[in-house]
Amino acid sequence: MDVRRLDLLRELAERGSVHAVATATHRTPSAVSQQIKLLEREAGLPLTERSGRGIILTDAGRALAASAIDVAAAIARAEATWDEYIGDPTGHVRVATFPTAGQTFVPPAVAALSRLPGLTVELTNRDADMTDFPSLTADWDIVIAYSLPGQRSWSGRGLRNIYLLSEPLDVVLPLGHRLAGKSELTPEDLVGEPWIGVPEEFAFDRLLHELEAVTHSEIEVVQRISDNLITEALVAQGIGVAFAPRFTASGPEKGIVTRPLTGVEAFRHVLMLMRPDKAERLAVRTVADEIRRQAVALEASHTPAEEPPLVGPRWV
Amino acid sequence: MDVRRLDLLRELAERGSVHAVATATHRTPSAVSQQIKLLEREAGLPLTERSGRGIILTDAGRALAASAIDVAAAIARAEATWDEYIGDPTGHVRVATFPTAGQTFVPPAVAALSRLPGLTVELTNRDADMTDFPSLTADWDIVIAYSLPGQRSWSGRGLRNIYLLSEPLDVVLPLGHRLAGKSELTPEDLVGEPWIGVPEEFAFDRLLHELEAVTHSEIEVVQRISDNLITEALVAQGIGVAFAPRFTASGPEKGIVTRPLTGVEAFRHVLMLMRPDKAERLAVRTVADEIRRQAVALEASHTPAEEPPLVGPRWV
DNA sequence: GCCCACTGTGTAGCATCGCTACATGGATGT
DNA sequence: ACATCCATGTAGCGATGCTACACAGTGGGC
Repeated sequence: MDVRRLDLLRELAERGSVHAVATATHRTPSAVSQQIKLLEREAGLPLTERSGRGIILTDAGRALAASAIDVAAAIARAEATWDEYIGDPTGHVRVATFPTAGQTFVPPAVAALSRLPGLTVELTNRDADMTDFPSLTADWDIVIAYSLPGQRSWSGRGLRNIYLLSEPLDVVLPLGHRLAGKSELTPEDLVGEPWIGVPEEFAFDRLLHELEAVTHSEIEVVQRISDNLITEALVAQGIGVAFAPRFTASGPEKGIVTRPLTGVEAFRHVLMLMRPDKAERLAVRTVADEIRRQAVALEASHTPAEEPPLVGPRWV
Repeated sequence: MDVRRLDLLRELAERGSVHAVATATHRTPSAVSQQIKLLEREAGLPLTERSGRGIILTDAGRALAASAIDVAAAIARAEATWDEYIGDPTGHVRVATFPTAGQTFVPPAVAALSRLPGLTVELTNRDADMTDFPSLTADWDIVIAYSLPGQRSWSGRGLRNIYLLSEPLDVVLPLGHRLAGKSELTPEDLVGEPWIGVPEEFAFDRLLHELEAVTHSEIEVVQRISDNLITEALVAQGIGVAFAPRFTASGPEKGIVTRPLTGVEAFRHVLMLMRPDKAERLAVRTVADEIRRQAVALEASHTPAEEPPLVGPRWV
């Protein structure tokens, strides 16, 4: 069975249509269809079946696509070994990030990497809701994602994921707020306050539900905003309080203060998601290592000095 | 880098000449040479250099060939997964064996496997000296090899090896010999006896050297014979004593008796050697599993009943 | 129910690839 | 000096992977 046809089958499993695979691999749908037909002949079993306007994989097709992942990873690993041998981590690496990472540890990583000749990093920013991160790995070599405690950690779908850091989510208050004098808040402190929330499909929303559960009271969400700066501006105007990631929240210069919250697990994990074969590319590993180094440094700079920086990945 | 060209480079690393690779892969030397040239262009470094009438691999060539092994193994693993999925272990498996294995556990394995439609086993017999076993793996999917204690166990050269059994090497005496009344012998018992030995490059020869070291006396080797049956015939005529593998030695009907020897490590390990990628093929695994099953059964039938048969491979 | 859009597939044709046949050159053995 | 062996380059050919295009089936909108 031809390795390139196996790759096309794997893309078909991931992307769902011949048309999408053709676009992603710079071919025409006819070429993809012919190659899948050839693979079916080599395999001796149907790998796809018609379904509405499109096709879906049969059980056999999914099984074969699953085994093709290891092949692709082994080839990438061999190429990475070769690139290491010749001392050449060149290549183009595409990184998708969300705002906090995009404002904090990613820029210094990109700056450091720009000194390596031949290695280029292409960034895009996303503020996807939780279900989108894994899908981004089809087109992005590294996807910087986050998850909240109690959520599944994207370990399914055969993706490699590498823990980066944990970032607390603080409560943002306007200057002069009655709670601004406290050094940290409890859920009971917040009963009765109006909230600037997030769209319901965002993960932060469940934190508000946890507050409701802990305090046995209902929270009033007066606005639902996805942009952090708009949220901060609304809080500064006294329209409500909000959650904000600790590492990027603004300060008194913007009319707000932030306070840590006890009593609920108000933090998120930040991690990188990658397809296993892409993870093996030397260029991708080089970028991932630098991103992790900068994330460890960022987390260290926000914690007591006696706490040693993290070393090595924590697989989740 | 094209997987098929990587395979050719790996064969070149193993077989040493373009001509040999061409023969083994059913191509002309010109085709192999052209494909290696293309691979050099893809890699961006010379992979070979002229050496006399032939070529040798550069350091870069060897490094790339080494990393190609994992690719080949991953592809074979994926194909094996697929063959398992469709319930089809068919294929042609070539097995090289030496006489003891060829007379004992291999025939029942081949008999059992002959019931599987589509799976064929081709045997050859070898009585190679010790340095030849690994080279056989280029052309034979499974090589049944042996090694004596204190020797390296073929774990180099990136080959998969699977322990089968340990076979004692007994002393063969003519009927009526003065030592035939003893149930087991010590090295001291054998001082002064003439020996039917083996060619010096055979591993058994070092057992005689161990006897000399233990007894502080010199052994007289009156004949050097590689064929066990000739050796037994000579012993029966009283020309000397000899070592013989326990599981195939003849008995009193041929004019000889065998006795175990204490005081030296008179046994050999029997194992299977395979190239890692060939080891992953489902057909090869099926044959290897059956051979191992029969070897375990053989060893069990020659040991006290209370000792349970071995389960699972012991990687050496 | 009809029309349009979307998706997948089959066919013809073409550029590229992988190979063989053959010629050539260099090294080694006699 | 000549024969043999091995590797490589070139010309040519069959096979391969692809595109352009036509066609068919399905689903959505009106």
